[in-house]
Amino acid sequence: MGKRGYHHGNLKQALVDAALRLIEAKGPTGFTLSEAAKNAGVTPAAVYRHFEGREDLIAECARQGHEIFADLMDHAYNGGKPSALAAFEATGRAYLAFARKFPGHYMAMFESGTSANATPELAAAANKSRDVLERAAEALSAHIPPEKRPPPSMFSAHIWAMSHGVVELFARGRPGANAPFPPEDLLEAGIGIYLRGLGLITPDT
Amino acid sequence: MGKRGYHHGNLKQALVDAALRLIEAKGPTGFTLSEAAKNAGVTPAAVYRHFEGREDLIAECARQGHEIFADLMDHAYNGGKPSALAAFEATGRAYLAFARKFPGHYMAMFESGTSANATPELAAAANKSRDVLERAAEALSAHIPPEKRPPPSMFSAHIWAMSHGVVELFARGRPGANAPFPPEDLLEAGIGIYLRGLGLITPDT
DNA sequence: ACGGCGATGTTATTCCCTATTACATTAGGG
DNA sequence: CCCTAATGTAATAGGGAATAACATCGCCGT
Repeated sequence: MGKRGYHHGNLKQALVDAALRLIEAKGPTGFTLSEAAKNAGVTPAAVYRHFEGREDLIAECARQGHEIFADLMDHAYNGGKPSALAAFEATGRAYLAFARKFPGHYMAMFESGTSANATPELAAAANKSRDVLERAAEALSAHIPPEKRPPPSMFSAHIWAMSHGVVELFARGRPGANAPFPPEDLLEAGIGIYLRGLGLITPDT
Repeated sequence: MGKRGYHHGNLKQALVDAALRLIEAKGPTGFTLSEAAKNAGVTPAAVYRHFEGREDLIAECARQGHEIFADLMDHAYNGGKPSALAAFEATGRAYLAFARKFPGHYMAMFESGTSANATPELAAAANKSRDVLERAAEALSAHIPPEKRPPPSMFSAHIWAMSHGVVELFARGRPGANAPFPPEDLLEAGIGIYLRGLGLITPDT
């Protein structure tokens, strides 16, 4: 299934896949275009037939990540079934599951240092995944007592921020030492407390 | 006040300062050791008399950032005066203020791709700043109704995660487009909702 | 004073990465 | 069947990281 001759046949995606493996293994900074090309079995110059350069290759990785991301979150949301709250919490868990299952994509999306506006395609994909979360927040928003209801976009921003913060700080080896709690538990508890603050969870416990 | 001759006099800190300016201007990936050396008025090789290499220079920038960070947060906490809650909220605001006022340091600390364990000194400084936040959480923890009181380290982790998430996603140009809200407002509202979920803020509004 | 030693900075070099240009090969449509 | 556009290669320029050998200077003891 390697290259059958002079032409590779599907080099563009092969380069993306190689880049994702390298990013996952050595971080977005350690990743080099040359090594990705070598892993795909071509010379570095061949990359420029499919991408404008290193940044553009990373941007494509990020774009594909956003597509997967949006799909996963949308599937987890499941149209708001069985309840707006349950669907929302499933969406939150899907966030972390994505970061765990697609670390290369996640790093390309959020840790590569490339702007989300690097390419129009990337910007569109990023908007898509943001909208999924925002729609989920909007649906849940109807259940919030009006006097403590923030705008849905702020609501979803809070959830996204906490999710991203948990991933960055505690789902890798970033701060002082290691995570004091499993990131999944940390995030679930945090979102639970936040939702209680919105009056969405009754103080039953 | 430049170098007075063959010897610079204070090259190590001059290199750190140059690196911080460059990181702020072009991001941690765009930063190069050579350019920092040039900005400091020396040749690239001189850097290796003071740092083991590029990574080590960034680590020192991050370390100094953590020192400033811990001091700022500790000052904002102000020993828990006038109240545990007010002091805690001031600490949260100090987080964002630090990110705004010392972007180069913040990027070196959290966006450079270097591990917090790159050097022992960096790890120690990172622990220091983490402990400040954790102590503030611990003091506030006493005011939380016991049945909904999480461990203080989880409590502080939530606040840190949301703060960091807001900085990364909304205090720069990262996701879809631009921030829908001023990051300060976004974070303050988010922390407010979270603290309400903990029963620390009465539902007066 | 002064001689030497350790610290600090430079020059020269090697290796690798990005990016560009000119050239080679191949697939597929008229 | 060939001709052209797409795709890959070779060669090269430019720059950064890192190292080694060399140069200069501050400082110490005497």
